[in-house]
Amino acid sequence: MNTGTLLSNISKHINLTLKEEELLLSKVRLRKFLKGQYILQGGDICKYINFVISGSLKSFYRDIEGHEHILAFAIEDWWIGDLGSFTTQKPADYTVQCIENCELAQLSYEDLQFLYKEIPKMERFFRILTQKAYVYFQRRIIDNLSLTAKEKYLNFVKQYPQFEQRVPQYMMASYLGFTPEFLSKIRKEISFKHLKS
Amino acid sequence: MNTGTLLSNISKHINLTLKEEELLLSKVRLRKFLKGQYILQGGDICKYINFVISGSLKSFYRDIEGHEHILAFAIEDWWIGDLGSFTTQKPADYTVQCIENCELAQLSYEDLQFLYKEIPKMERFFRILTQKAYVYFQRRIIDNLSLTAKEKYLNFVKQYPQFEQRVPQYMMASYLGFTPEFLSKIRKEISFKHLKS
DNA sequence: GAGAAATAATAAACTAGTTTAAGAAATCAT
DNA sequence: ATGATTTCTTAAACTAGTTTATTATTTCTC
Repeated sequence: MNTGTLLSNISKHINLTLKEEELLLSKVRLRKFLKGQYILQGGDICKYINFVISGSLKSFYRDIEGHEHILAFAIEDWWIGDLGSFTTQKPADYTVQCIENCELAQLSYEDLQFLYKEIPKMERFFRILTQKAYVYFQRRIIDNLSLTAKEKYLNFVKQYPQFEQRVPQYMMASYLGFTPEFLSKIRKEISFKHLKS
Repeated sequence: MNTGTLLSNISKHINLTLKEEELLLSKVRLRKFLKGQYILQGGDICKYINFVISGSLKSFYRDIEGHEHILAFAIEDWWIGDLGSFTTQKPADYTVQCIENCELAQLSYEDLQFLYKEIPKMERFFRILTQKAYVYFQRRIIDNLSLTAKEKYLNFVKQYPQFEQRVPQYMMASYLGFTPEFLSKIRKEISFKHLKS
């Protein structure tokens, strides 16, 4: 499995020496998962933060009636997990599951604490990562508040064209906050407009 | 103005020596603002991250039609600003405005970078702060996806009972993502149920 | 403390989004 | 390849939430 993408992902924000890279990689756990497999089950403690080498995943909340509400997707070069559970080591609110077969680079909580001590720059890296995720979720709340359903959909496919190909529509509907039937209706309207112009 | 709340807020996550506290306070800018005053205007660069000593504020996104969409409220012992703009020093997406008269402790971007160097623990503090905010926004997305309007409202007043007293209803409606008229309707229904039981 | 301005309530007509149900298309397993 | 399962589409009836307009209430200002 290729750890190059992990190192280049980290080097976007901090510079590691060769020694530091080696130390980091010595702590990384490389694992393969099959489509449909659970990486984390809601209620369990999130032991690993996951970097996606290949494949795609979703994190979701399962409500009292058992319905899934998708919080995020992840593909190559993204991180995924329940950061709240990971940092507090308390039971997770969210479940993480593979949409496609996946190769992940996992860092355990203990190993990350060790790395924070040995390579303090890593703390900076995860601060920046968290900040970016924070900004993204803030934006999503605003989009939810200010856009129409059609705009939300167009906004999503424009921003994440990769997902449209790889993620089933009913999952996109869940992520966007509407029923699959309604998403289908929206897509129909859009394609009609396209034909006219 | 009392900087005690600021220090005790920080001491929730990291321990500062007296010297470090002094250094921090020497960089803090204490300022008073009147109800209605803008702390940050969307489009400007967020120069300060703000700790609320007293008063209340809102941060919101103003859409193309000029409508406000409230992202967050802040009262005593909370931090507020446009973290995305602050950390990147690029134009802000959001506007921050006082709901009541406010006393704020402000830290400028430059001073915070200086403090990160002099007191590396501060980096840890802001990482934890960001992580908490991140978890909060994640939760808000899930609540938006999984709760009914009535549940969203009850959830909000239960979680933030302080706000119900101090924030006008039309702002709460904006925060929750519905019209003031609809919030009024919901409140009426709930009070009827209350009378019956 | 009176008048003006801002906020909140009510209600009727409307629209966006859901539900239910059925059939079509795509994907999966053998 | 074929049947079975999963995903997607369509449409009609329905419900949640908005719009518009009017009145009541509270808060601000002088």
